Amino acid sequence: MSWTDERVELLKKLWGDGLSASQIAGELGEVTRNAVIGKVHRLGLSGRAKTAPTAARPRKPMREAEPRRDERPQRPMTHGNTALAPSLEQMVQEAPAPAPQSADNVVPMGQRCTIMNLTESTCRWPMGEPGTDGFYFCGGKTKQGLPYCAHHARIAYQPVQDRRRDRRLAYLA
DNA sequence: CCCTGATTCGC
DNA sequence: GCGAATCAGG
Repeated sequence: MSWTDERVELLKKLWGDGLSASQIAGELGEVTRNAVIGKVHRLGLSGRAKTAPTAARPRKPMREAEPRRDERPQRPMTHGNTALAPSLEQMVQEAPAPAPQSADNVVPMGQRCTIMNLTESTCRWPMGEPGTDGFYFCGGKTKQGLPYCAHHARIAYQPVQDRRRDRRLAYLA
């Protein structure tokens, strides 16, 4: 497959919409994100409004001097939190994971999902007792292809992690 | 480790 | 022109 006019148009559109290169590659199919990035550059439309709608990059300060507002927060914030809940994720790493669906029913109301609200990008981790009133799905933003958010994905895939996550994009579809 | 875009360079 | 490999970064 090559860069037909149609594919280039779609690329421009999606790139303009702020989708990441990998997302666009997934949309187009049969190309890698590298191909997309390479094409984007050759087309000369690299720069764009920062912050993709979905994945990482909550912000990119790009400022030279520190505002030095007040004291730094206690959390070191080691790496860029690409998911949704930075401090939460850190807590997960530092503390032993609690029971999957019992203990931590601490999902923001606005994030919770029912079977109706679930989408491709909402965490399907069940919360509470299925069939009962308090049952709902996590609803967080999923970690790329996975059905769960970063938090629940860690829990879900903890015991058996030997299996390589199939990282290939769409070019084998 | 997950991800992001940027760049290089052989094809 | 193309894109894998690599680089730099959150």
